[in-house]
Amino acid sequence: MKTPTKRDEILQAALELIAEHGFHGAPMAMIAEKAGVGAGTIYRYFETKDVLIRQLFEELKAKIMAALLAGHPTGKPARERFSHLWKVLFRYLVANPLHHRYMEQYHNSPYGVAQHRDRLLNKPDEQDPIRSLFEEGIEQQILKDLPIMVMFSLAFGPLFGLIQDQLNGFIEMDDALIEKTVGACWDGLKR
Amino acid sequence: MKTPTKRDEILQAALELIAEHGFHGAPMAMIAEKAGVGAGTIYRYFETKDVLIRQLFEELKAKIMAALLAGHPTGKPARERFSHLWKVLFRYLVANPLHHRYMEQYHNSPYGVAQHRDRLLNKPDEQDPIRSLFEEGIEQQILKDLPIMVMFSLAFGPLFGLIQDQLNGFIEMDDALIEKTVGACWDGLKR
DNA sequence: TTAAGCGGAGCGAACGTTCATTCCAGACCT
DNA sequence: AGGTCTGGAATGAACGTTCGCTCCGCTTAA
Repeated sequence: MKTPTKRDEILQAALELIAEHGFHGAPMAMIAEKAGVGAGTIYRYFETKDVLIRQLFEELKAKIMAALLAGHPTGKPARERFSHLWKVLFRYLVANPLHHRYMEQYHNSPYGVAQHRDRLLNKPDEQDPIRSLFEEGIEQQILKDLPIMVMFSLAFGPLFGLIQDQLNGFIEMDDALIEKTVGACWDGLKR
Repeated sequence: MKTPTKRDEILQAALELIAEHGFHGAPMAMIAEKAGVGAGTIYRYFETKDVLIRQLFEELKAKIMAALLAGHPTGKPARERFSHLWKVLFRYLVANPLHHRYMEQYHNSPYGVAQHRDRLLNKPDEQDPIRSLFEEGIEQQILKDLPIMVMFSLAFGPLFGLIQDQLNGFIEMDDALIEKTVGACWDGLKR
């Protein structure tokens, strides 16, 4: 890691402020101050606040996807791949609470719906290990025959809720409990 | 239903605007206009915008809890009670999309965290059919022995995700699919 | 080798807009 | 009449964005 560029400093400051205080608790002036740049400088890198928010989302999404893909046991049984994906995602979000909180904020907002709509109606993301896991599993009759979207909610709905609880300090998920929880999610999915 | 009081009109207008456009897309002036009252009138009923937002949350929470309690098959087997709770909640939120969207907004916001913290640290809500269902089920070894909070996420995490998808028009959950999905959630929970 | 010129990055005061909240003149009861 | 309630203009604070200036590294000319 070299010295971050000003663009990076701005994105990082925006991430911290928005994740912690919401879109409205993060005025451009405050982002600028935290990033150590002038207010006008932000506009050299991002046309508007909206663009800044959207680009930050794209960067975080890419990082998360990279984490999911790294070390993915392609070719191994579905159960094992599922367990890996779930645990990697869980650990990533716990290790990067700001990422989680930002994504969460983004999702419940005008931005999020358009985003989600595009994700579904456009090409199905060539490299999506989750989707292909579900499709294979259904085809091989390992998994229940439910719409992909239902499968996704069954598998990861609990995850997002638990991340939130853990970040808020309401529960401490150790490795054993994570393992049991992955198992429970799988029980919901499997035929 | 009598003619609604001004207070009710204000709450209803706030619900519609906030659910649809977020906290920031719902200026007091707009709420006043939609409610058919003067801007100043709102302040006769609610000290600040924050108070209005919080009281609206409390009202919605009470309505949802009432729906959960109505017709609840107390004394029937855990599996049946679970199915009832899940379906009632699902149908309620689909039938009242504004309620769902408002609650969702509220939860991911400074308000939400404090709320959640209180809910846990204070008294456990004497009349909570969900919590008691889980506690009994675990004791009778019908359910997996997991923390209540994990049980809750396993059971209702998928529900909230699916509601969102349904409200956004990404999926259409008919009765058969709802039934299958409740079954899948139960499979995750049961021992 | 130096000096002048150039251009783009950076800054932050200033602008116009939007918002929550206040205030008070009138309307509406009793 | 006296008291309470109502509406919406007025207020002041906060925000996103703009703009003209400064600064600095590089090129060019002598």
